[in-house]
Amino acid sequence: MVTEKKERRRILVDKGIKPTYQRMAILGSIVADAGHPTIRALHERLIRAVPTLSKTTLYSTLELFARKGLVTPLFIDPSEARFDGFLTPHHHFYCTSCGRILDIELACPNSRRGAIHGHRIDEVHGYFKGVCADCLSAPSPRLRQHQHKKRSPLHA
Amino acid sequence: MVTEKKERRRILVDKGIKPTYQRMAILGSIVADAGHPTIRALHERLIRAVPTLSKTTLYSTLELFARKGLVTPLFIDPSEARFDGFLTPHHHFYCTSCGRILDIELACPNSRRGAIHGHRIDEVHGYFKGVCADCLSAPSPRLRQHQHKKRSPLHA
DNA sequence: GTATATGCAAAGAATTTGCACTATG
DNA sequence: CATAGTGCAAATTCTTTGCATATAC
Repeated sequence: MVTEKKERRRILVDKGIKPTYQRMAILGSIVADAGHPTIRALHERLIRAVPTLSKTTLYSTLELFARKGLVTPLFIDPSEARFDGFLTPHHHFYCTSCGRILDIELACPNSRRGAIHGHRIDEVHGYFKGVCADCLSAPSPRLRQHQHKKRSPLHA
Repeated sequence: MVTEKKERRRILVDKGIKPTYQRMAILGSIVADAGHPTIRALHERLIRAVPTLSKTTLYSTLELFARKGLVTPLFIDPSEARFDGFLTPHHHFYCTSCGRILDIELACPNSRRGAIHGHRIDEVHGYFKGVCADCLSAPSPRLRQHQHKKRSPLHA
């Protein structure tokens, strides 16, 4: 957990969120994780510290955090939602081989627009899809690092 | 159906795809639809012409088309996959009010990159999320055009 | 004719909902 | 104490799979 307990409490209260034990733990876990964790991954990690934590609470809490602007849900990996706690605007790279999502810092002239053709813009999402450097240099598919369980054809 | 039957057959054969009755119909429907239809929408429309068409066939056919580069699956609307048959590079706008996905033509310096930091780039996806001009100008939420059935909190 | 495609039904998995219980202020 | 949060289990929905039938060449 990167963030201090007191600071996490302050962050939540500032946003008008009641700082429960679970929410403190979830906030700590998500800001500490640069890997864009899934609900499943967060749950697996957090039940060690909060054994009763349910996925229901994770869903409702992350939805609340997203509504308050503390996290951004990513739907890049189409098989499950991922959450980004790093709020500076940035792009992403999705590796179709290992399933990881990497942050990409990139100059993008379209990141600051407030409107286009009269449509109000609230969020800008940019991501690249391909094969990451690690997987490209892996000697054989069987030895690929970070191999992920892809569940489906469409969800390449 | 915009495309001629013979041309559709040629497109499929050129890609090494066996031109079945169903695939011809699906191809015709998707290139004719600029609205990024979902599997559900395609099915509802196509069973009028092909009453026996199953969703299983739609899934497998669209996955095949995607693999052959005839369509691009979009996972912008997180509740279901959408398909884009318009293959010139472009961005998208997702309206969180009505759920429509609009095409956005935009100069983007990052659309042509082949690699970043050693990662091989196969696809570039850019989209904006917000409220479209139609919904913004609608007098009241109840009267909003194109209202969509949003199924969930996270899937705002 | 033979390999491939289709379609039905059932399985699988992520997400949402109902409701009783619990913790926060 | 009263309100709001939590967690279990059941329900929902998109997507995938197994297998028997039908179609393309």
